[in-house]
Amino acid sequence: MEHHPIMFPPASSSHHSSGQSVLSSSMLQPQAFDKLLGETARGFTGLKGEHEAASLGWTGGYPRMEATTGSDDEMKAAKKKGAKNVRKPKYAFQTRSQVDILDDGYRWRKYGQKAVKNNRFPRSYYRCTHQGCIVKKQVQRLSKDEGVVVTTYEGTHTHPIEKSNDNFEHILNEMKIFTNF
DNA sequence: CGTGTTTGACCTGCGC
DNA sequence: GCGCAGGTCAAACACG
Repeated sequence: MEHHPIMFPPASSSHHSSGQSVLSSSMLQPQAFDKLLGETARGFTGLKGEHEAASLGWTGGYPRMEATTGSDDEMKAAKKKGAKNVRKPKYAFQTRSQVDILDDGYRWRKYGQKAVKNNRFPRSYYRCTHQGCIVKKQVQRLSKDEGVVVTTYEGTHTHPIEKSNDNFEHILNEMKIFTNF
C-alpha cells in the first residue's frame, strides 16, 4: 500500500518565525493544513525532515535504525545491535496552535510523556492504535515560542485514515508530489 | 466494559 | 564506568 517515505524539503531558514510558512508556494497553502489538522491549528509554521529537525533544538542525534517500511523483524534486528544507518521515515512539522493535539484523522494512544531538557513543556509520545500499525508521533511545544507545536511523525501508516476528516493522506500525497523535484 | 491517559520505573545510547 | 537524557513499558486509573 502506501509505503512511500515522505520527505519534506529542508526548509532553509525555516526555524525563524518571521518567515511563517515554508510552503508558501502555490500548491499547498498553510490554509490547507489548517483545515486538515482540524480546527485546532491556527497556522502552519513549517515542516522538515529529520535533518532539519535537529536544527530546531530537536532532541536530534538519535540514530534511528529501523527499516524503512516497517518490517518488524528488521526493526528488531536493527534495534538489537549493529545495524547501519537505516532510518525509518520521520518528519516533523510545526504548527501554530493553542492545543497540542492535532486531529489528523488517525487514532492515537498516548504511551508516555517526558520532560525535555531546555524546554519548559513536556513531550508527549503517541502510537497509532490501529492493529499492526507502528506509526508513532511525538508532540512537543517549543519553550522558546509556546505558540508553536512541533509534531514528529515516525513511520508510515499501513491502513486508511480512520476518520473522514479532510483526508490527511491525500494532502500528504500532494506534498509528496510537491516535494518530488 | 472497552478505550485511552497518567505516571513512575525501567531500558538504552551517548558523552565525559 | 558513570551519569544523564530520551524513549518505552505497564499498572493503575478515569471516562464514555
